[in-house]
Amino acid sequence: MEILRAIVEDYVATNEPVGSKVLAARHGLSISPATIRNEMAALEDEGLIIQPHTSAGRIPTDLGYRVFVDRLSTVKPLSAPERRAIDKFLEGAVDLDDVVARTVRLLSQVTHQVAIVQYPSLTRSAVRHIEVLSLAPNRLMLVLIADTGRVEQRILELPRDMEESTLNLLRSKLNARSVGKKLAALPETLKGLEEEFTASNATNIRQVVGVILEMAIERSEERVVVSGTSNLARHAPDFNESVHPVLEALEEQVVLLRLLGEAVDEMKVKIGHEQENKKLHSTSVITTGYGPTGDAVATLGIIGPTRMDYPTSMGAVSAVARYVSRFLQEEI
Amino acid sequence: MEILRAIVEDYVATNEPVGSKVLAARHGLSISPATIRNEMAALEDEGLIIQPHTSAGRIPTDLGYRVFVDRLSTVKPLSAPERRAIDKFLEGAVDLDDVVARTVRLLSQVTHQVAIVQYPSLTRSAVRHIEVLSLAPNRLMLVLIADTGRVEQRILELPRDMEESTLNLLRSKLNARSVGKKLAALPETLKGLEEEFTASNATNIRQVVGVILEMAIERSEERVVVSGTSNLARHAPDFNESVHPVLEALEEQVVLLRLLGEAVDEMKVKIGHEQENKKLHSTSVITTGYGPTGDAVATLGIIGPTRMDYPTSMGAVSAVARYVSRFLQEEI
DNA sequence: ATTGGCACTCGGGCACTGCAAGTGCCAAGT
DNA sequence: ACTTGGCACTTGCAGTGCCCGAGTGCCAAT
Repeated sequence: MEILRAIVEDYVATNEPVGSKVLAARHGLSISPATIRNEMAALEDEGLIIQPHTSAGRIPTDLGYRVFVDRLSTVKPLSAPERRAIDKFLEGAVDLDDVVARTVRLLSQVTHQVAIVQYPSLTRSAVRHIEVLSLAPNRLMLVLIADTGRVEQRILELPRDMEESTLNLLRSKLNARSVGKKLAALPETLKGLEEEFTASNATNIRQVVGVILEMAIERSEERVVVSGTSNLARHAPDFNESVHPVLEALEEQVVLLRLLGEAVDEMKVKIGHEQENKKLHSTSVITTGYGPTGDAVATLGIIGPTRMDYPTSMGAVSAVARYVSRFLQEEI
Repeated sequence: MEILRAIVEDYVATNEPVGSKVLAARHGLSISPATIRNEMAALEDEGLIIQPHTSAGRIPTDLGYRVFVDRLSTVKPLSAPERRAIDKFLEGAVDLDDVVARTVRLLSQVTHQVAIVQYPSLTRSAVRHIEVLSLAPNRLMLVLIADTGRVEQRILELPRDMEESTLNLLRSKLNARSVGKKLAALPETLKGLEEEFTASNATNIRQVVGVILEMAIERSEERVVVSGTSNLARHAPDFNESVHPVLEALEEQVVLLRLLGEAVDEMKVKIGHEQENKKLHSTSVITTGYGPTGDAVATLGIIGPTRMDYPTSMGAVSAVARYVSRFLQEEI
């Protein structure tokens, strides 16, 4: 195991297959190259390392990295200046868009990898306010404001005109019922609302409720922001063929969302072929949940070559998630 | 000139330096290779073409492309199916974010290049509604809705608590003054608003007005969306060194904004070294203005290798700009 | 279990060669 | 004055053969 760690660390640092001699020399292992060779043969039998060609050193396999991450490494905390930089970077954010934009940029700069940040999920957050504006007698604008600071808005064509008084009633009833409730609970919360209005208004109200539910659910967890793709090019030789498939994958929202997965608190690492998406077989992904309440309502993370400095990267991801969570809690 | 056109077209199609023989064979020129050689020598003297090494064919220089674009080519219109596809693609858009997102995606798919779209400028659009919400006695949320469908929102900490009645008064006065006015006119429009309130509220009101002006002006023309970066990798061999500097440049908002420049109606083409930014010396940019009123309020365009099919790309850029302008006019 | 020794393998760098593509120039033809 | 065919020349590139070094596996000894 000690040898596996040394191989991973050396290979990550040098990007060259590591042989028994240099391993004995460079690391403080007080054993001879021959012993290392024997152990290496064993590690290779277990599928943790391979040699790219017969007369070359060994490099870790995906499985090797897996073992390294699970059992041989500890997350490396950020340095004090780095932590200060994070604080500074987030400080000036003016709204949620801005926070997310700054976070993704920050994360890619700190890790020198591609950063991915999901917008805080609406369904797990709660309603702060629903605003109903009349643009014309038969045109409404609905604005849904969540306690994460996120705003959804939609314009709506009504089947028949709506009077000012009805509109006001609707606004107050909507807010009375839903403010403070989870977005996920909205279908339940708004059920039967039209019965509190006159029959002539019922279809209008149903329409409005329908749109609100759409805003709450359908477009919710949909938005993902990516930054630092130029880092891919810097690591280009690490990718089997070219960076093309990876860039392609990063452009598909669906892929990104699947990548980030369900928002959970603990940090997740997916290495190479552990990924379902074939285009990402030469990459690793580190993700973790974040959210203003301490519970994870969204996910952020990085994607880079499998040959990556896992301890440092994991430290950075976790630190950024912590800082942005705290920032969201305080500021929004 | 006929020969220069043939060289450009052939080189764009094959990505191989074009020699005198193939040129005589592939194109319908009824002249011998020897004549072409003589002419080529002349073109080279004028700096329109070069040979990468002594025993190779010729390729166009930036200047060669320039002449080709200015004098030898006509913009190639899209095919009918392509036009239908554009319509279809834009059809389902629900709000401005969505329109912009779809447009940039569309443009990158049609041209197979990197697409860049700037958000329609706020300062030229008008106020549809300003909403003021109380989150706590000393915390407000301001929402500014423009007639382009764009929404800006900001949370604001007040120096002292504000009463419900003051809030309502503020809301109605704000809207009475500003609805329908151009965002650019807001500083004028809201001037002296605090004088209509009691002295104890004046600082609060000033604060609110300040934030609204910020929302209207500072962040306005700032947002740019990029799509199709994977196309860079597809054209990778075209770029002098690697795609890295180009990707880097594309990540800097400032660079992108300078690239798009002032929104003007006519189409602009910048080829290779005509660009100020060194990182983009191996790329060409095609931009054009667009906007709901017919006047250009923002710019969109593509960026790709200098070796690009200019007539087709220019056709696509111009068509997409026309379609999205019309769509904005009708729908929003 | 560890170590030194040794024979073996194989990829990469280097020099060399031949080939094909393309040019420039010249002299002859229209 | 322009065009054309011919020819000698250049040069990158692919293919070949060769050597070297890094690294291995295995064995016998400690």
